[in-house]
Amino acid sequence: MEETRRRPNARGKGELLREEIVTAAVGMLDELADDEALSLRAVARAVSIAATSVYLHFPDRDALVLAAMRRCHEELVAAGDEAAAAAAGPADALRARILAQAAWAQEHPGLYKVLHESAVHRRHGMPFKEVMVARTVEAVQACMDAGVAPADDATTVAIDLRTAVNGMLAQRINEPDLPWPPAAEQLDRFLVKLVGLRR
Amino acid sequence: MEETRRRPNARGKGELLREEIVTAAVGMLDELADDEALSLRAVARAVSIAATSVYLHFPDRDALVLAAMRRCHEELVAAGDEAAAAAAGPADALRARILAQAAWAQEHPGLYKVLHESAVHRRHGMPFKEVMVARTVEAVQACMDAGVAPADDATTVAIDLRTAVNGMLAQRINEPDLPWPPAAEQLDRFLVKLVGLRR
DNA sequence: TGTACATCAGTGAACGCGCGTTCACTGATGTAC
DNA sequence: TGTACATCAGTGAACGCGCGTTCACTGATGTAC
Repeated sequence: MEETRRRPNARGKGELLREEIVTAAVGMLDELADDEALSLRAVARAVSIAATSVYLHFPDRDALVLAAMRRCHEELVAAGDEAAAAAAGPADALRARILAQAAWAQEHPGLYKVLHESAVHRRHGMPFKEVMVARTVEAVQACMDAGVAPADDATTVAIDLRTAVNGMLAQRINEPDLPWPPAAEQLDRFLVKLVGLRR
Repeated sequence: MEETRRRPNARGKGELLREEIVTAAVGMLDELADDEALSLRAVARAVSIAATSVYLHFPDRDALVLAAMRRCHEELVAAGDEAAAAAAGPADALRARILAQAAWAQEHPGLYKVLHESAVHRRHGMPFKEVMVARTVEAVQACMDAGVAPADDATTVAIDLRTAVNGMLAQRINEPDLPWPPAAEQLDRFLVKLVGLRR
């Protein structure tokens, strides 16, 4: 047990603590899989600071949770972007993007739940999540433009695809005991049947 | 505010209170949309009994939540069965069953969330939910047997369908602000594209 | 160079609250003799 | 028919706990004069 008083960060470096707090909150949210279960005091204990110090950086508990979710969303988008950039052609890019998201979700099931199912989301919304939706629509549109998917309304197709993929990821997390087929195979069926990709 | 002591149920009718408690819990869970947020004391207040009286019927809080979920599951299965029974032919029966579940989910979004996403589920599992899964597999198999859907592994197809449908219902609840297409249309696309029904 | 002072980063005690659960109890009703 | 007693349905006080948030404070460091 640390009992020493924290050595304050240097002047102008107060933001370092903010990042430490967010990092701790992200880790705990992944384990808890429920934003309501995260207590500000528990986060403070994890970082070895006084509970009140959290208020130096966040106006209240919800703001802390939202900051953690914002970071998760950025990671998720970045993982998708990287995977897509490394792919050869738009069909592969779409598939790679979604597989990257699926891998992230399977590594961080608790965070995925908080990001998509949490009560904080209900109370405040998470407008920053629009970026991820937009990326999927663009990727589907690119497939249609390149002729590897039949021309259609890209937004509708993207929504159907995201719906199925989200269902696939969420259900694997929420019902781990059902006999799930391999994620990549299920995704490929969705890409063929819902988007019309040929593979 | 009721301040009078509750008039005890007649001898042998203690179970009546149990049903009242479950009913209150179901109603509150629908509003809370989160099993962790339901407090045993709040349920007791809603029924106008002492908090301790809940222990006459349930060993602990989790048992109460599970009893509430069991009742919801029964309702959901019954709604599907009734709709299917009124349908003409297996394709219509499958569609009607799922539309009935979708209607139930849209009427009781909070309960749907607790049923599928809750922490209680994580802690104890809800084995009674197998019934609903089995019903979907049977309905898909019936379509294949009647030749209205191409023969395939009914379990795999049913899992894909449930995945997509669950994603559709969950996302509508969790992201109400996205521009969702009408549920019946989206479902019909899934039935055509994933199960192979012709309509 | 010295010193008063502002600023920054962080603390500790205290608040009032609702929670799950335990315990010993109450009071009406049915039953054995 | 009367009465002692068991049983059933439900109560009320108390426990210890962790929570979010507030408030006035501390102590080091940089800056103006």
